[in-house]
Amino acid sequence: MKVSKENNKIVVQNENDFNISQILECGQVFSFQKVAQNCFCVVSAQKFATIFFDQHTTTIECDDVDYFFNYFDLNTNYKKIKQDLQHTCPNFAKFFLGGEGIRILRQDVFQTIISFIVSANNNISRIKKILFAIMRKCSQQKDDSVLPPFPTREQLSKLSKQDFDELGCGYRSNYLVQTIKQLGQQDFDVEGLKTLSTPNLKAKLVSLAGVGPKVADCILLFGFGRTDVFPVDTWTNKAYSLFSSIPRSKTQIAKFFVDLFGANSGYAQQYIYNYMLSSAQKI
DNA sequence: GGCCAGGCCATCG
DNA sequence: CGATGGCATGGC
Repeated sequence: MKVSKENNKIVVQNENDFNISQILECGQVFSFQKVAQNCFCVVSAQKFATIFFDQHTTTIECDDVDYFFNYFDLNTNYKKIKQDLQHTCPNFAKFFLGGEGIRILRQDVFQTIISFIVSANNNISRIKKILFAIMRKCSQQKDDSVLPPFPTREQLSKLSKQDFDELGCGYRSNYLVQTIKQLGQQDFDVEGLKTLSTPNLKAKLVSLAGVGPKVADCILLFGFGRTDVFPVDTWTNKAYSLFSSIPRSKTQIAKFFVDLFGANSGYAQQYIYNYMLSSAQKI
């Protein structure tokens, strides 16, 4: 894979380790839109990228090249990760089917927290719908042709439980109001949290309303770039039976996978999740 | 129309 | 502790 940085764009010559459709549509991010057959728009916090692609080349147009270079995890060698995964687990190759070009996005922490609180016991198309409703509600502009930015904590702190209800959040409305308040307290400075160990950071995250062990793992992985976690949802829960016949709880399954894949757990999880979801779609 | 979704939380043993 | 039921809403 060849990557080049220019003034206002990043150009990726795809080999097998970068497929923009797979990256965006594998359920790790919800604030994006496919605006044409060969074009996506992505919103990360208050930054935007427009991505054009064909079979061989992906062009990421944006104002902040360094930000999106990191966002798309372009410093990480996915060829080596995939080799390591197959070394750990000799029959891992099947999990790459239809998702070989997936990468783990390094997303904005606040946006990731809000997004995955909304994701709980919810389906992907409705998660996207709710998040865009929240984004539009905060952005004033009624022009649907322009993507709204993701609101800041201060903007969201002005919304009430009723507002979130009207946007379709259901019983997550209370969680959102509470967590947005909690994130305003001094002891929840996101920058300071980045120095914590993964277990200590997870303990902090679980203290937020609407954040349990699974949502916390998603925030750790997609927001804080901690790859030594393995979020267990309904799909990866089912996938466990492909690895062991010993009955285990969800917590124990997460530990089983982290013991198996170590620092590559987060990557392994995303390939497995994508495989389970897409193969269920086919049947 | 019924089952399910990137689960969490309060409650109970 | 671990297990269980309730929960808003809409996609399919």
